[in-house]
Amino acid sequence: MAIEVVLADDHAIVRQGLSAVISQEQDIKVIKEASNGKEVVDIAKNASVDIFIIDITMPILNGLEASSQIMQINPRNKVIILSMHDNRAFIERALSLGIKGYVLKDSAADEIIQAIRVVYKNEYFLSPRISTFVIQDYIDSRGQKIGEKKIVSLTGREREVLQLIAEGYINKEVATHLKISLKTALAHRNNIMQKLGIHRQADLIKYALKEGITTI
Amino acid sequence: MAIEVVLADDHAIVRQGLSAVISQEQDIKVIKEASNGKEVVDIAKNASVDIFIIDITMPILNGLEASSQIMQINPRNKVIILSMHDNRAFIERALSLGIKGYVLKDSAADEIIQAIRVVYKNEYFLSPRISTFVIQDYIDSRGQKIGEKKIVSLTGREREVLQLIAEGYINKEVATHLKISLKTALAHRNNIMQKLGIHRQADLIKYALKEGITTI
DNA sequence: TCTAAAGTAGGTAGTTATACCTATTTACAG
DNA sequence: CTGTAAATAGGTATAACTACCTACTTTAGA
Repeated sequence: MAIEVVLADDHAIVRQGLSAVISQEQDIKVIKEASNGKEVVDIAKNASVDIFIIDITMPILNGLEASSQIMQINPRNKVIILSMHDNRAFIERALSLGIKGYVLKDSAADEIIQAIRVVYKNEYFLSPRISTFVIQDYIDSRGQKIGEKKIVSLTGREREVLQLIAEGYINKEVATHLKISLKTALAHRNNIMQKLGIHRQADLIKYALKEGITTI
Repeated sequence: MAIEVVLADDHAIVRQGLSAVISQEQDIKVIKEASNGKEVVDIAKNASVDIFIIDITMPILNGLEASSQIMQINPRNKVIILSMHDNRAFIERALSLGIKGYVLKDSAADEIIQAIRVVYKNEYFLSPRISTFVIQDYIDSRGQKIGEKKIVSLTGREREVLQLIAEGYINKEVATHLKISLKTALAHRNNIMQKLGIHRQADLIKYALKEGITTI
């Protein structure tokens, strides 16, 4: 019986293209498609699916949050993340959620096919560029290096603040929105910047977009 | 003989997916692919191509600039723009370049097939959402409305400045980069913001990203 | 239960951005 | 040839951001 996959991507053309590529394989079948995070979570609740292929950047509920909920529904659910970017922080988050597949959009289409087959067997598949630095981090953490690996993890509140900033709110508005003082909003902002090694608003916004914390 | 098309998109998976969709049609053939604007311009210089399908958001040379150069090489070249956003300003620019096809990525895959066939016959194909407001604008411009239609068109220099801002340069650096005074850089920035009705850096950056003026 | 992390909030300085002005030179279209 | 748009550049004032401080309270984990 074929491996039954669900595709989630907000762009219909991308989704159908991917579907066309996958359909060329006899052992894989696209049984459902979703155009946002909420839809794919609903599918996870109501259908039996072998593998979820989820794009990071989606409206309403981004790919990461959707994956998180899907893993909560059943930790044995298998998810492959499709992403435009090879950002360390995001990969860590995905892996810590128990996601086993992470494929970059700029890799060849047959990588996604490979990923489906590998993840189906409950093994990891990461695009080469990703696995390279996951392995590198592993090596570094084993070694005697005391060097401060800037492994970034924002707190929940920090992510909330960052999202508002990236959506165009100024600090004053962030504070109002979260019902905290301006000084607190600034403190969060400064902590975020320090953690990320970012010094400019522009980079902050781009980071948030890259991470799928917010969408354009 | 089949319609020979070239695909330009920086994401290989998207490109191959699209290629798979197109390949299902007997009368259309993907003869070449490009992963950035420069590559597709090079193809335009050296090969005979019926239709160029170009994604807006691409590194090195964005889809719009690439299209502009392709139209300069031969004004009879046929280009279809693939875009994530239905932004008025960008569509105007595309149309004024002589581009006859504009397809949104969130539309169905067969729209691109339709677009190829229609544009091949030297007619216009715009995704419905696009054509709606192109027509609306036409109607408005015919009517007696004196209302200030905020039809936005940035000048070349303004686009340069905006790109640098969106890439994370502060005004001082923009000035250095373009070898102009800080005051001039500021003047351009203010003009851009006024034209776009934007008052915050965050929105400026998001605008640039949306328009494909720069990439994340 | 104790402690570390997270969340809260304030102070102070210096830098950068925003929003108005005005004005000159260059290039191009009517 | 002549006006208009574009590109250049300066002035001034206010708002927002960045980068340091310190310090208290709450929360969750060892």
